[in-house]
Amino acid sequence: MVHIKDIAKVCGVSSATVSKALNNQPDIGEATKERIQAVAKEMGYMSNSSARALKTGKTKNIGVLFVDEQGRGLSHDYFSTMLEAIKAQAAELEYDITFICPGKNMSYLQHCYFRGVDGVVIANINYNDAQVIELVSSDLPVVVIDHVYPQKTAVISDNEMGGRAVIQYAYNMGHRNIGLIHGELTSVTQKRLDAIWQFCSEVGLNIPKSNVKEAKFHDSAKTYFATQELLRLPNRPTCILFPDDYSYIGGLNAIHDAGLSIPEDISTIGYDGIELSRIISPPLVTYHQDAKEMGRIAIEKLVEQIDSPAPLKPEVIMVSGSIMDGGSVREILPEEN
Amino acid sequence: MVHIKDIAKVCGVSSATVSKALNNQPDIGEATKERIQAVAKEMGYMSNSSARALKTGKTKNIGVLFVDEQGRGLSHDYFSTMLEAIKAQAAELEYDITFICPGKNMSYLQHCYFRGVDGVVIANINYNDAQVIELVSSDLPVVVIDHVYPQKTAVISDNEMGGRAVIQYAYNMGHRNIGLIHGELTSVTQKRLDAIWQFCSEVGLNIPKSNVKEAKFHDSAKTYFATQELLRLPNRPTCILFPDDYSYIGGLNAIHDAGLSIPEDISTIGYDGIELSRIISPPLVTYHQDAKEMGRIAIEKLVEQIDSPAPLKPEVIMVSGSIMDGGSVREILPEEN
DNA sequence: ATGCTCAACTTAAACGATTAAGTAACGGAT
DNA sequence: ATCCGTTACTTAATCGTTTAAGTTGAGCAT
Repeated sequence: MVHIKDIAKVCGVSSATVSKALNNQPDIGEATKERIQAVAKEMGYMSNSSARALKTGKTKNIGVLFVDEQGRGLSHDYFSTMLEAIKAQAAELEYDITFICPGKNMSYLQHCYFRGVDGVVIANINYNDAQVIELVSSDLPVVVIDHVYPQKTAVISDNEMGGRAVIQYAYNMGHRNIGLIHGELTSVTQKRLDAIWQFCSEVGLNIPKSNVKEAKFHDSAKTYFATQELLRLPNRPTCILFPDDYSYIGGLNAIHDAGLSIPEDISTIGYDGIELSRIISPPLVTYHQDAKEMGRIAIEKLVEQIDSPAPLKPEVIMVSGSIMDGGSVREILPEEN
Repeated sequence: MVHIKDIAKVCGVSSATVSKALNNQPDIGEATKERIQAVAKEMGYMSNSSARALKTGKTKNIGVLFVDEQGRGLSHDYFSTMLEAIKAQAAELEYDITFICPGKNMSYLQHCYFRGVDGVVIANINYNDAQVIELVSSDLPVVVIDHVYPQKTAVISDNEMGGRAVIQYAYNMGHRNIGLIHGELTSVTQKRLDAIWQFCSEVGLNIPKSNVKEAKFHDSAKTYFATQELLRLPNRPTCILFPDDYSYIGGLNAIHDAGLSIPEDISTIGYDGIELSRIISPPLVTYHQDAKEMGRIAIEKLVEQIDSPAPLKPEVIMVSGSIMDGGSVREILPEEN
């Protein structure tokens, strides 16, 4: 391994000069700088992040707190896409990422201190967990995804827009008898539902209670049964809104098992816009949450905080998505209703 | 932030004593040790990994080289499952992981040196890439997944077993006219095909060339077309083997579009055993690759190498999978053939 | 010639831990 | 009483960088 000292020896200067030259400090002569940089490259020099971190107090490392409650956070497309984007944007800004995980005898915050991460991105977690609260209450720069803590910057998917978008799509396609299967009653679900009821009241659309079923995000079995119940209604909905694209597969199965076709007999709308929704047949009309953009922004904002000498004022950034079209919704003509 | 010095001051001992007490060194009195440990806990002490790494030369950090050629490595279930397992086992052994990624002006190896990772796990990558070769040729402990480099420990999914398992399943269910769609001709594909031909010659099964189509892993569109071609054959296969469960969705679409049912009209078999294969209808018969176990073993073996004073002799570890049953294959009675 | 400024370096301390080598005190053997 | 071996510490160096403060010599004005 080659160190600054080795370069200094070769170049006949002090290590301080080498360090400054490599960091492009202004008080080194242009000629010396170039010579040193050339020799460093030639010798294959790479700085030692531990030594640098020790001295500067900056690790160029970002902690990522991503806890998959069911142990499969990464296999959920929404989160894996976000993680990819986080990774990519961090790399772009020359940061590495470190997963903050439940250590044997370390809290999340202690793990952060141990590794000396410059900041943390928090997502997909139990936001009421004591350890998470401890972390959020610390002096570490933090950006939270899909949850708003007071005085902390948050990047959130616009669930109001999403809720409105899906119901509006169905409505605009002429559907007036709409079924609704939603996820467990988290704040996310609540936001989507609020927007849906809001839209209904605006246009005078009535969704009877019997048309609304609770299922669970990412759980196709639960959605299968909820769909079955909707299909058995005396006045069967012409269109069903699903909790998310993945659980929709359960709905799809229920519909096929009932001998019905999409969109001829019944229309369907998903949520998330994961890749799977593109390859199934027919492609699903769905609200695409821009997880990629959310991840990118989260890192961008976090690094802004890290780089800022004075604490920045927290922001809440809504990331809007958009409807992805597909063949799963049939237009209902006025005379059909 | 509290440091060893602070604890030393409070306990009235030197920092050396504190360090040794916390690291449970033998030359510290039992009483002192306990007192120091208590005070450290009380004060919320956490060691500084940079300082420790600088002195000891060990970072307790493992590099993970996981390059998604299409920018979606993490959304592929096989790899995201593996990554989860890598993360979990690393945490178990008190390591953190760092993604090694294509840096702006760093090779993979330089990235490793910069972060001082104690070892590297390599997976899902172009194994002929010059930078990967450079990394593998270095003195860093390395474990490679799904590829064998000379003199390096490898953890590989048993593709021969997998290939044999799927064809054997079809054969045992009475199928004699089998269609085969395989992925691009990588060494992985080659292994599976070899095992399939081997089985065929053993039992005297003939798969005509026209029954074999090349598609692409994880590409449902390519598989859609390949399936269509097989369905149009004058002597249509009674069972089709697919490259992987995900691309199978394309095959499923092609079969449905042709107005056929699974398994009544045609049987299907996948590969991978991803969660999706469980929730589609009918559940797919598939060969489950134990990605979780592979990830676990990779870290286990890597840490063995890291901990060993002398270089360990490289191993090649085959991880076997197993058939997951499903409803996608119909039994063909002898009189039907 | 003197003093001053400035550029271009060097010196040396520091970051927070670990650890080899040194030391003091004590108990037991002789 | 002396010596030896332990035990339980302390001292001080060190890991590889960074950086504040110091130094040197050149160039220039007076």
